[in-house]
Amino acid sequence: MPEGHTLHRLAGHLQETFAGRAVRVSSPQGRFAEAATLLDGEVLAGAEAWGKHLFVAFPGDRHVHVHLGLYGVFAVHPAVDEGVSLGSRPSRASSGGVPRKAEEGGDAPASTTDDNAARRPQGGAQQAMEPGDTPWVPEPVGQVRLRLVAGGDDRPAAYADLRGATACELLTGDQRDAVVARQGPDPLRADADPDRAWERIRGSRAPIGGLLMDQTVLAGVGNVYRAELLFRHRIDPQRPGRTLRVGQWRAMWEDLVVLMADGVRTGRIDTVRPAHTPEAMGRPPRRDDHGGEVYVYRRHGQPCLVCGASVRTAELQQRNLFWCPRCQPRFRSRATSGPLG
DNA sequence: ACAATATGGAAAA
DNA sequence: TTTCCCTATTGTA
Repeated sequence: MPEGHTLHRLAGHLQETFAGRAVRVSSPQGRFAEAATLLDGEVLAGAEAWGKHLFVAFPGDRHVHVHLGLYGVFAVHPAVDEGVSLGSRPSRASSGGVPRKAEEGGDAPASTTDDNAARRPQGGAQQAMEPGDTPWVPEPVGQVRLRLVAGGDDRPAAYADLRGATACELLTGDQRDAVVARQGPDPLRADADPDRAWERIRGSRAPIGGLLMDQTVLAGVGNVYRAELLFRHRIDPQRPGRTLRVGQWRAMWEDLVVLMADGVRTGRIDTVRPAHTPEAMGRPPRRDDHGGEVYVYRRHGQPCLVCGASVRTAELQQRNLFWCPRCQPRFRSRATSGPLG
């Protein structure tokens, strides 16, 4: 779920769905209740992502700062309005789920239950909402930290539920800026400066596998992009940052810009080249939560898609690291290798 | 019923 | 470096 692409995708959805609209703000779970009261009824000014951080702006220099952490989900759903039946279903697994279009909803597996159907007010046709009405939304399921609801205007009614977030707090602009200031360059932002990351990498003895996940070095990369990027560039995760060449870094950055933008577009992390797709190789597609096709992430013990060697895993800084020992051979610096290499 | 797991990060020690 | 916090889902007893 949450690497940088998830947050940028989510920011886009929130922006499209709620920006410029008065929103009801609540905290069914209670942990954001005080701040929710202060924001309830205000016009949501906009939503923006910086690395893995999300900021939802409200008038008066107030910003809701959200960090999803490992398993947070902020799902956007259509609500009931103006007699338009909810042909689409609230997307379940997809974090930051898009309100699906009708035709996509029709393709949904039969097992997908429409929670709204059972709870929707009786009577087939919905009444048109009057300005100022609050749209009908389902009872919160589970621990909903923050709920946004919009409706009663000329746009489709919608709601969004935040669960499991590491951070959900109300900040001033200065506080927001402080969070932004400690982020490294974000490949998903046009104004990002990759040289800032390079200065950190080139001066560090730390393993590149760790540096890529350090949000003050590079913002938005998580465990999946880390592993996949290193594989695609055939770099040993343990290799010290200072031993990389600038050309390698530039290539990695360019790659990240493309890969992560794809992730924003599709909502999943796909990193395999055309030659290694399931179709091209005649292998079954990956079927798990993440959905995307990857080379090494969580493929330990399975054959490398490129060379057939067994993908390895190890723990690096409390996170699972995955790599192919043959495609990403151990780096040996001149200083430590023997006289004959 | 429990335990383990997960794409993260900050605070405490 | 260790501890702690979030929650839902999946696997084991």
